[in-house]
Amino acid sequence: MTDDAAVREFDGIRLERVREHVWEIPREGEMGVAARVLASEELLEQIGDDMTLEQLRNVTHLPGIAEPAVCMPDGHQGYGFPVGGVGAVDAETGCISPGAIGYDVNCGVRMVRTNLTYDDLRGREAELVDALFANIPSGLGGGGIVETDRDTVEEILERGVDWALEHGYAVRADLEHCEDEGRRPDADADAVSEKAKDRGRTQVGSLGSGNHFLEVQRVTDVYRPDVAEAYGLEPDRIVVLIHCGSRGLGHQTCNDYLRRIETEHADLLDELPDKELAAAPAGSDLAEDYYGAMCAAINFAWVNRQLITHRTRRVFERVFEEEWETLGMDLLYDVAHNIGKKEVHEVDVDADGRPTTAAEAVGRAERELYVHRKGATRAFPAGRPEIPAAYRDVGQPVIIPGSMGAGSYVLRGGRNSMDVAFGSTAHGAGRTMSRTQAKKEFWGETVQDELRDQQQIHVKAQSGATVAEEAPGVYKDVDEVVRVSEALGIGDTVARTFPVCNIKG
DNA sequence: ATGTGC
Repeated sequence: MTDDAAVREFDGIRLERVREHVWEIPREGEMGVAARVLASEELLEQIGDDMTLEQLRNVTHLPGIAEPAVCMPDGHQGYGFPVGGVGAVDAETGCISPGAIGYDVNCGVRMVRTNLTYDDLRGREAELVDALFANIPSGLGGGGIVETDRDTVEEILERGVDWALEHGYAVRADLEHCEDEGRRPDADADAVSEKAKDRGRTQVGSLGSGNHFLEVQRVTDVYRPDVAEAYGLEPDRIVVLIHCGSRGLGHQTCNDYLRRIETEHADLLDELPDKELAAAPAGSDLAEDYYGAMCAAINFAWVNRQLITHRTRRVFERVFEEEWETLGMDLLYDVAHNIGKKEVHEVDVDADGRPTTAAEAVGRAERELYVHRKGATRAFPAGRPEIPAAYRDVGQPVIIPGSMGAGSYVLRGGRNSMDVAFGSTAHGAGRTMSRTQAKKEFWGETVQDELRDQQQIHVKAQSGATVAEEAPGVYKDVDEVVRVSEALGIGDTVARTFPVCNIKG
């Protein structure tokens, strides 16, 4: 029997079909382990179109990597490491790589629910989008909801959303509905450069630019009513999605450590197939410093999204003339999709108890790993202690934003996520063309007019160029990405939303 | 993503 669909090749990289939606680059040559792509045939064609597969293969060269390196269905090429990649690396004998987490540390999404229905909002979209745009800082450069000093930035870096709670920008329930309760205890503000802190000083509570946005949406579909009920979602309900990260502070931190790693660990760099994968060996001072600084930037991003939430509640109070508590504007969940974290996972191990390939393993054991998720979302299944108590029986909420002309999804962590993808699923639609190409194909104002006239979506942006760069047409089909997640059982669809108002840089 | 380069 021959099966033509069993093998695919892109630029000399061969993938074998393991089962539906699972493609493997078998270990060969210098690869430490095998790599896997989680995709339908259609999405695999898109993934094979740029450098993603080569980058994924390179990831398997990282010392201490556990099997397999994973590429999500929305994967595309990134700086050294695919956006949509998961690399789990032994935290004792392996390494940590800033490029495998991304420049925008703790880029992520949070969803705020409301008691409003679409009818409550119809006819007032322009008023709401103007009020949001006027009150929530966006675009490149400085200007945040609070302008603060160096010492306060340090407190934010160390304490995360706990700082926001103390200063009246959060309620306790906000912390409880955030990944890690909005605070990474491993944060080390001393490991963040003065330059990074200075950039952060004027950016606490700001959206930024690029694909970052705040979007008012309506729930259009509910697929798992029991889970949706636990999450407080019903058809026709209005929700708010906030997508942003750690701004210049996270970017500066990533850059600082990439430069230090290149000079202080040139030996490891020489062994890697791509300079952009630069990594600090586990246990080195630099690995510890980077982990502490990266965790601090994670906290900064959570405070950033919290302050935007606070201001959003104020705007809704003014527009709808009710208290935000009465409007039911509770945080549903906040989840990162660019993050590196020490987590314990069961992996194949050799006689010394270190991660190895399935073929060479003498057994399986729990190991502490640096799980690098870059454009990938934690998706822990029901029962895990890391999940907020209110959701523990149904699974962790996963939020997957689509483009501004398409739906977004709420999923819940699937029962297979731990076995298939180190407790992860996809993070979005994924680009299909460069920003430069997008600006040739689209004109911002035309995109805005069409969205408003054809789909009743009201978009307001600082820059027309940004709207062109983020036009719906430059993104993959988010429905297809989510379908693969569902089919693999790594993230199960709970509800779908559709845009009403969108503000962006 | 990003005071839109190293």
